[in-house]
Amino acid sequence: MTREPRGKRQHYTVDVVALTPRDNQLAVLLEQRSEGREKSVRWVLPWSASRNGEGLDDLAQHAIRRSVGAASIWNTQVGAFSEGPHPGGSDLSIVYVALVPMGEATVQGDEFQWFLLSELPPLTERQNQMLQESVNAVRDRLDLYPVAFRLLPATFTLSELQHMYELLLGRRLHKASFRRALTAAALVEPTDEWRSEGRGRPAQLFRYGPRKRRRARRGVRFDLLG
Amino acid sequence: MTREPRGKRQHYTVDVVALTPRDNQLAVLLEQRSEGREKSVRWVLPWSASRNGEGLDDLAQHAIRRSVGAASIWNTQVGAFSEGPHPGGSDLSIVYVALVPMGEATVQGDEFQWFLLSELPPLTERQNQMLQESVNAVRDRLDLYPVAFRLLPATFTLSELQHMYELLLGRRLHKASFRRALTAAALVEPTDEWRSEGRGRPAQLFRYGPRKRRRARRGVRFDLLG
DNA sequence: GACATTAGTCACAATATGTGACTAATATGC
DNA sequence: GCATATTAGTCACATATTGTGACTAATGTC
Repeated sequence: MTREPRGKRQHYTVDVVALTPRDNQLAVLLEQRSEGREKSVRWVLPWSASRNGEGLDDLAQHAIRRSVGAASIWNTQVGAFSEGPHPGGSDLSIVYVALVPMGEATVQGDEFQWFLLSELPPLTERQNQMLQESVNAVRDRLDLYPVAFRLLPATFTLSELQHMYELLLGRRLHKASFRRALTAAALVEPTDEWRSEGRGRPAQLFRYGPRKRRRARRGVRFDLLG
Repeated sequence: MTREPRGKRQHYTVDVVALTPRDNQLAVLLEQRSEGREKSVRWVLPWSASRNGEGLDDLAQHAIRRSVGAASIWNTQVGAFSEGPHPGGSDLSIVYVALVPMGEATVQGDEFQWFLLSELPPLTERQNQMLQESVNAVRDRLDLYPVAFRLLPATFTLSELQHMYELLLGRRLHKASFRRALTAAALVEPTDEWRSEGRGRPAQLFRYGPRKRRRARRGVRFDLLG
């Protein structure tokens, strides 16, 4: 449907890196495309070719809806990539990363499939770069944008939230510290629901609800500089 | 020189937002271009039109060398912008922000001029957006990339460094806290030079020299979430 | 009912940050 | 020379934040 006629030269494409948590790590959505005349199949990042007069955000929306299926998926631009070949032959890829909540990671047909980042099929150099930079972007923006909340369902337990942060940060967090910082920022509000997950004490469900945005004005952090 | 023939349709351009400190704020480099047949002149962000087989970073380098004059200017991609018209008629602008050290803000000819951000000439909507996002990007990445150091000469006093941070953050910092954090991170190394700037005690000159990169592993910060 | 398991909280220690006051070294004015 | 202004640099202490283990709570399993 978004496939362009072979003869027309493409200017650029909007490529989407859709991520979702799975098996305690991240998974990315890939699409199977036939190369040439059924010569071979390969997995590629879903993309939308540039069309006249359509903005980048709209093109990203198209690609997300076509591949993930859902409409209200949080996404943001990562950047533009020109190095290496693109499977669709585009000179330039504008990359958007989309965060698909846990449990909503459906598949829009046999040609789409989620792959754990640790079990990727071979990709072209540009695709690998785009994927890598998208994951980096998500991790770098972790405490600037609510990315962890976009990877969780609407309601979640605090343990689930902590596990998500641990997944994204790649390190363990201490329960008491985590919760103290969380309540200090007034970022989540409790619901009156509880979830009993097998054994152990039931956990209260929370939802993401930024109350007051009182941006902290602390000193400069030099310790993060690369 | 980088001007494209009128008949040829441009795919995309690489637009450069060159910033330098001036008068205790930031200034951006603009270029004066004649519209059509001398109909009018307008100030625009310098750009390079896409050429066959040239990567984005190379195009950014061209634009920087052509406008700022220096070659080793730190720069990074900000993103892609498609909304609103571009003075060169490009569908898509890939924006790079370049940081020009204080004192090296030369001009490459009469058509180039530095403008304080508070005294900008009228720009198109897309250009305003690109400029705004570039400044935001610089400020957001302040404690992830050494942007303050790229806006200073190779050697500088600690007071100058603090003033640069204050300029970028838009708020005052306490001297003792600032220096304590700085030495704790071992980010600068003293030279054996001192600068006597009129009255007052002479200040020791330092250079940026990241010794050990021991990334701090502190708790999660929820207080910055938007 | 003993035990394992997960949720949630607490108190204290360790560390980091905010702050004013201090000393040091220069220029200026008299 | 000498008092004073000005900027650099440091210190000590108060306050705030974070790290941590141990605690209580609520459930399921045996």
